[in-house]
Amino acid sequence: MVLFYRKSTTLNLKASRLVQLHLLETGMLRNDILCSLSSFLSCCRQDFSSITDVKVCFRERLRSGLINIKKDDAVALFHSMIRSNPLPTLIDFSRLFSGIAKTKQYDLVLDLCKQMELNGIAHNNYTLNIMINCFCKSCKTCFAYSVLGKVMKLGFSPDTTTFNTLINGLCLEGKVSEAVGLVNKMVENGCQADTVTFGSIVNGICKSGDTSLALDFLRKMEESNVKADVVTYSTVIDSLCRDGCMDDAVKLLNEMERKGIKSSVVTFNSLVGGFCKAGKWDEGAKILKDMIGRKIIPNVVTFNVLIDVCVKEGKLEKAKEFYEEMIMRGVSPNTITYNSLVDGFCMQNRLGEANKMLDLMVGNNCSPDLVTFNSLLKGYCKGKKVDDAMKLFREFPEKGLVANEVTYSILVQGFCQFGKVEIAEELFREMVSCGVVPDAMTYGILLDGLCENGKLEKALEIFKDLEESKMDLDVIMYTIMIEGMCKSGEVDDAWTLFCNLPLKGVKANVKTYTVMIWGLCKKGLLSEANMLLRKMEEDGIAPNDCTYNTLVRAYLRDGGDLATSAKLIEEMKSYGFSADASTVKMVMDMLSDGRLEKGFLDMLS
DNA sequence: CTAGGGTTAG
Repeated sequence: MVLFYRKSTTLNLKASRLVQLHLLETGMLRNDILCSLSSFLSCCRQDFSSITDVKVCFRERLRSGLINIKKDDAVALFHSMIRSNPLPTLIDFSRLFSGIAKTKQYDLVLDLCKQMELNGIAHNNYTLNIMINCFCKSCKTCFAYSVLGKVMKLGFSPDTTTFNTLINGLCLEGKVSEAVGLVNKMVENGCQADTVTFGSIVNGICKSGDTSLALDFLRKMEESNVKADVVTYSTVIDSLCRDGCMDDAVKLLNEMERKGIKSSVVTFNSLVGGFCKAGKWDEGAKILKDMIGRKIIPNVVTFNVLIDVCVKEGKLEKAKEFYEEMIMRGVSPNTITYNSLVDGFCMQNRLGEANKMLDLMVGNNCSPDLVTFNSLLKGYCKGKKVDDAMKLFREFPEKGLVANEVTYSILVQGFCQFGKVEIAEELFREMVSCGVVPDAMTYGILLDGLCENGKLEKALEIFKDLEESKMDLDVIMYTIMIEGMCKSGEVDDAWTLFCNLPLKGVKANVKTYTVMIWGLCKKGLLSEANMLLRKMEEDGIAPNDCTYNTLVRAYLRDGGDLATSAKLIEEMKSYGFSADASTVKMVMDMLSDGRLEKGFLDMLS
């Protein structure tokens, strides 16, 4: 290959390309390495080549694929194109822009588009569509609309792709009804809505969480002359898997196949993930086998799903086995793979191994990102090493990382749990002044931390502001406040808030009821707490093991009402729950100082 | 040369 390059006649370049293809097909060289190599050789050639050869150089690059092109490389390529004479065609620029867009560097694409214009090269419909797509993917549909304006002003006609891109952008932003409105506009403009149009909308509906509406839409699509394809089916199948409706998901898969639409690796990834997340490991393994049987090759996402499920279940050894298997099968791990593994070690307080995994990650050319470092911060906080966490956090700028609301949440939570609530508050202020917008979860963590550290007044103040703001407060936030009030001994206020939840349009869940039951018990109002247990059942909320254990311990405490606790334990066992560690410890303590008789322990098991 | 589906963190 090097020899062919050295004497770069057209024939030799063709020969070199054949060698490259051979290397790729035989798997002797990875595509990204090959790209770098041919780019290097091309550059060497430039030293003694004419301007025509420079043109061949970038054409060659654009054709040989820009897979995973890095920023510096892309910028250099762009500049070599701008400098060449005659100028490259807009098709060449489109190829470059779309290659960069595939790596999700949308800002870079938009920046280069601007530079292209400044160099006197005018857009066409294609490059403008790419710009619209970049704005849409960055959730800036308003700017995408202004590009649409430019399309019209320049005398181009927006085509189906232009509208589909915008419709998808609106759906990504959650503006599904606006997207549907644009479908009408599209038809008015003489463009046909197609499978992609409806696919985007079905996806938008799924993302809004309304799977049954998405199913209705799919049916309507089928009735009209727009046939749904594997992408649209997979979208709905994925939603069903997320909802845990695995039977319906499999039914839809079969229906799709009956219609002659072949499932893909994406379809199966959703199903494998769905079964494993539902704890149905056997079914997960079965579907994985089914997938391989259908000659659908598991890819990096398949393994990432499997690894992540194992990590979440605490099955780190099994996760590592899948990691080994993916490498054995020639599937390259990516940043997400390592992020799951790093997170797994952090969650189990195995920080040394987490850092070793980080080294392995870097060694395998996967760049750690904000998610990686956020996991490490969480690990340090969990391991009570808040100082190490802070040190790592302060290294973010030099690593080129910009902390987000997750980063601050982890730190705020860490410092609150460590009893250093002032530092947590300081961090919260820093977050706001850095322009990071706290969301409901960030506030929840702060309020919980304040309550936990005896700062109920402060928490109430913030909570009042939040209630008056536009932020959507959910049941979790109210539960945190009810718990905070109970912890601070303000059980009456907690009860008032609890009773007012329906007025605020918030539905209490099992955690809310359990927290309120705990508060009532704390105040010694045991029969009221017991009544609340009955009330929650009436309200259609099933008590869980935590609810029962809370009440059982309350009745046991102070040598209290042993008969009622025994009755509650029997009831709890009949629902398949058992005494938790705290309850068992309490019983053991009471046995040892004689407040309980031996028989009580037998009842627990 | 452009458009729709799957994986990670609080």
